[in-house]
Amino acid sequence: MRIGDLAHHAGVSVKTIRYYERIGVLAPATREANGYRSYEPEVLDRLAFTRSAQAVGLTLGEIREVIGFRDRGEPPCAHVLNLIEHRSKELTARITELEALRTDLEALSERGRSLDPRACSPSSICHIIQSTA
Amino acid sequence: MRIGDLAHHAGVSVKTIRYYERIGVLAPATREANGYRSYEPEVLDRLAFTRSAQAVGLTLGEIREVIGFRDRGEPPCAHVLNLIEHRSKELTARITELEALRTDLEALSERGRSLDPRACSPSSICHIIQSTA
DNA sequence: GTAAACCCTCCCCTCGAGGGGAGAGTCAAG
DNA sequence: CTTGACTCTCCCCTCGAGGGGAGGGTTTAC
Repeated sequence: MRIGDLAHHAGVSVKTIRYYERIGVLAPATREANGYRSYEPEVLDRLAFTRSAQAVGLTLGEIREVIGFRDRGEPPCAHVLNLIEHRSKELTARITELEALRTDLEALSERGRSLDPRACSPSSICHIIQSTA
Repeated sequence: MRIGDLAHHAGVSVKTIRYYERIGVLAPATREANGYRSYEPEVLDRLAFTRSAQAVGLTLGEIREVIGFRDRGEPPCAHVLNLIEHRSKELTARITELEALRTDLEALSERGRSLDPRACSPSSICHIIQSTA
């Protein structure tokens, strides 16, 4: 299979496949006599995995590591579980941050609706937003 | 006031101030005879506003616009209110996304703890992560 | 008079995941 | 024999908010 077919079947671009090879998510493809990359159908599994893993928030760097375990013959499950739990904790922290920010924004929004624009002094740029520091 | 003093008082770096000038958040500073930038203390207000506005999630591009209103003599309040409400909605959408992702991750995490790594087949890379598509 | 501390402009680098396009080779069909 | 569709490598561009450093001028304090 050539790169264009692979890309088509996997639903990604040709550029993406070359990029994945470059950063090590895909092993260097074998080449035809003319230099064209040649792929076995199994590569589709990697691309499917990569897409699923990206969908749950893993980076290509992490995906490359996971694939590395597999290539060394070790089941990557334990590592994957760590990654997932770590990402889950990060996500929780991030959500907490964003919720705090949203609370602030809603307070500002209400404040903004109650303030008179004519009372907004130039030195503060806009009195809706003020330093909490 | 020179750039170093301004940076020190505002708690930002000299690089940051030059950058703000370059992208239009600060007006081009007047220069001393030797070419050094010279600042009036009022610039500190802008920097304070900028910092507060960044803290509630406005980008420098948006901040530049807000300051533009002020510089044209119009109270920017209505515009600021729009920005805040828009950002607030985006934030809500983003939080919803992240919560959905967290739900997925938690499901995967549980799944991962219940699956036997010895049953993980090489073709799937890792059976914890599977396409939902 | 000299050394440290400022200041200037200009250009490249970061991170993540690729996209755009140049310039050149290759291959299959009509 | 030529045209169009693939493919190759290589290099720059994106976004956001600056950081690092080169190479050079200036000021200030001792």
